[in-house]
Amino acid sequence: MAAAIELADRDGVDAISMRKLAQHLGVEAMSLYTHVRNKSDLLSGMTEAVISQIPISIDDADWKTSLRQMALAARSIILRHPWVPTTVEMQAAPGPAMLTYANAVIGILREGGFSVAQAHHALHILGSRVLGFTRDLFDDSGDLDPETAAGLARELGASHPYAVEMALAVTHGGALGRCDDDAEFEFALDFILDGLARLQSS
Amino acid sequence: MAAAIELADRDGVDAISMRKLAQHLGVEAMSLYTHVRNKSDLLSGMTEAVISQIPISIDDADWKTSLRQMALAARSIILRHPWVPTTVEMQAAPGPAMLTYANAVIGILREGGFSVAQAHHALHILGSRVLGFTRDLFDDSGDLDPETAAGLARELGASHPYAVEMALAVTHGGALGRCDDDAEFEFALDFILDGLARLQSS
DNA sequence: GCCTTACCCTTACACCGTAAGCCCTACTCC
DNA sequence: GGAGTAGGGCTTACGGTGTAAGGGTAAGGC
Repeated sequence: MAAAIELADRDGVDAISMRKLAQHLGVEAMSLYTHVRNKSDLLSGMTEAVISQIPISIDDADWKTSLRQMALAARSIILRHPWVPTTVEMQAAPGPAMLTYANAVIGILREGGFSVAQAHHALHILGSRVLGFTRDLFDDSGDLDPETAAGLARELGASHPYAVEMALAVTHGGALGRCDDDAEFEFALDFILDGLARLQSS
Repeated sequence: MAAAIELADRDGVDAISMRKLAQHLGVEAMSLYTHVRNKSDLLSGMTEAVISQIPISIDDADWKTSLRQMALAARSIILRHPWVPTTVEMQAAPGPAMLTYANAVIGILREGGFSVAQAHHALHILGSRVLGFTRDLFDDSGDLDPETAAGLARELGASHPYAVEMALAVTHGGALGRCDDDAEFEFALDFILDGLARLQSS
């Protein structure tokens, strides 16, 4: 299992095949089937192993700070295993580790004064983003050099002015500096947490 | 292309292979390569074809209602092609249709008075969820029958009380009725749009 | 000593994406 | 009308995949 995680970290999750993993372990492919039922069983095992590393905050702080630190912890772990979002999405039913994690999140909300219905909504909203299990749809943190940027701007500027404006602003050297993923994540997180606070108090 | 989309709608995107698609068209597998460079080229073509169906709202309504109706339109289309989120995530660079869509969203925000920086944040927040390109992390709309529900509750109740409480509430016959995906989506959408409005006015 | 259990191996099958190369049809241009 | 050409289709083949079936072998319990 650990070997599989290491291999996925290094070569990406697509590179994981029974034969490759077996070779990595100095073993034949079919031998893996004594420890694992399927390939999908293998993947879900890997996923669970990573998720179970996320620390469940148990100090009785504010629900908001608890949730915040949990989300950041989840993200920091997942950043070390970039393939996890992919495998999480492939799973049909949540495994024990995932369940424990979800239970902790719901628990923080309930103890923080949210009703079941509110917590349910909150879970859906936090859903993908805050729990950290999501890739950004638009990866705009790329650092394209000025000349290709200029070329793109000339090409697309007429048809997609707004997109180009933003892309240029985000590009290194643009008005906003380059897009900082961490800062962006925290911004979105606080955005949602503040919204939840308002939802609760209304 | 249309045939591929139809096949994916029916059998799921995993069922799409060059040979299957070719057979579906009464043709040999390799013939497809005259129309398509790769399999991933095929998939991105399918994705683009679907995304380009999303109507870009051009009436000059409120930014909020514009965004709202665009998101709902996107969702309604994607509900008819459940495999799209998967293929969108597989794409490295956004194609023209995706770019047009993003440009429209950014345009609505900018015209609505958002600064570039604000619009950038908003895009990240709207990101996966609102644009509709996301599967729910926890699919709790399943309708499990009472006895298995009771069994689960007994089994997990001790270790995951909060999760069980919510699951029971959401299950058919529970306090909340069954989880209505559409309502949940709209709730999250309005939640975010309201947050954006506040972000703008502050 | 024996038997169970746990691990590993070999072989084989059906399927996948796709590189290389050939063939035929249909259209264009003189 | 005849020639040239390009484009769609076909066949074959290669190296990869997940995994079903079945056989071997060493350690631990009686």
